[in-house]
Amino acid sequence: MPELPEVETTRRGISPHMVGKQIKTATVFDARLRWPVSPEVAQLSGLTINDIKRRGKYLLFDVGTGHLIWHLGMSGSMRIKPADEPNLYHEHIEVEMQDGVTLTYRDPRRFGACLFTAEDPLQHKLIKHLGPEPLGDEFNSDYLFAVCRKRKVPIKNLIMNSQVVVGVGNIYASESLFRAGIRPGRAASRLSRVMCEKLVDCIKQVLAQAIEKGGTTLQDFTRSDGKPGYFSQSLQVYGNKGDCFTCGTPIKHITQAQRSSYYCPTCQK
DNA sequence: CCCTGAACCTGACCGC
DNA sequence: TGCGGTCAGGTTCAGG
Repeated sequence: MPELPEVETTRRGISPHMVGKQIKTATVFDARLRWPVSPEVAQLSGLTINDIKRRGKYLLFDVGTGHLIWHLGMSGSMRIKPADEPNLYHEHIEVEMQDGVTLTYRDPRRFGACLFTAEDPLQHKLIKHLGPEPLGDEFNSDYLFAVCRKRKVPIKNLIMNSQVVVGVGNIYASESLFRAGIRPGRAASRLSRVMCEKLVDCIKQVLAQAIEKGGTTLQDFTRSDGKPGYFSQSLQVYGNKGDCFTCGTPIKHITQAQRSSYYCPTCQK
C-alpha cells in the first residue's frame, strides 16, 4: 500500500491527534510482524509523543526515552479509531492517548515493523544507509547522474533502491518514468544528463502532487481519517491495461525485479 | 561493490 | 460455489 506519499499522508493525518499528548496504554494484539514488535512497545504508558517524523517510508515516533521506528510494509495502515468502534480484523497494535484518542495499526500481510530504539534513530541499522529524501535538495540531477554512471541495472530498479533515493515505490516509479519519457528497462548507465534532470524533476513533481492529493488509493489504502487518497485519478500508466492517454498506443506491462512495470512504448524512449 | 532471486504473509480476483 | 493459480503499494538477506 504505502509509498512515500501515503506514509507522509499518514504522518500528517495522525500528528495532530498524537503529538504533545501522553500515552495512556499501548496494546500489542499480535507481535508477529516482519520482525517481532519490540517488547518496549507494550510498555509505553505514561510517555509523551513529542514528535512524529518521517525518514523515507519509516515513521519515527519520539517518545522521550527513545523512538519507535514504524514501517507500514505492503499492507499496513494507521487510523484514528472513532470512540467505541470495534477493532477491525488484522489490527495488531493500538495506542490510546490520555484524552481517549486511539491510533490503530492494521496490517493484513504483516510485512510492517514496529521497533523501539533508545539510540539515535537515524543511526539505526534500517535507517542509517538510506539514500537522500526525494523532495530534498540533495536529490538532484548531478547526484542521480553520478550514481547512474556506475550502474547497469534498469533505471526503474535504480530509483526504487532505497540506498539511492528513498520513497519511490512501484507505482510512482512507473509514473515518474512515464512523465520523464524514459523506459523503465533502460540501463541506468545509458541515461543522459538531460534525462537525469528530467527524471529528478518528474519524481519530485509526482511525489509532491500525490502528497497534495492525499496519496493513492488502489484497493484498501485509506488515510488516517478513513478517506481515500485521490492521486489514483492522476495515474497515467500504473495499472493501465489499455491505451496511453497521451498517444493511444497500448500500454506495455512487463515484469522487472519481480515487480510490475507499465510504460508507453511510444512516449518513452 | 553490484546484482539477482527468494523469502516473509494474507486476501482479492479470475477462470474453469 | 469451490478450487487453484496469480497478483498485490516493500524490504532484507543470502549467494553468485
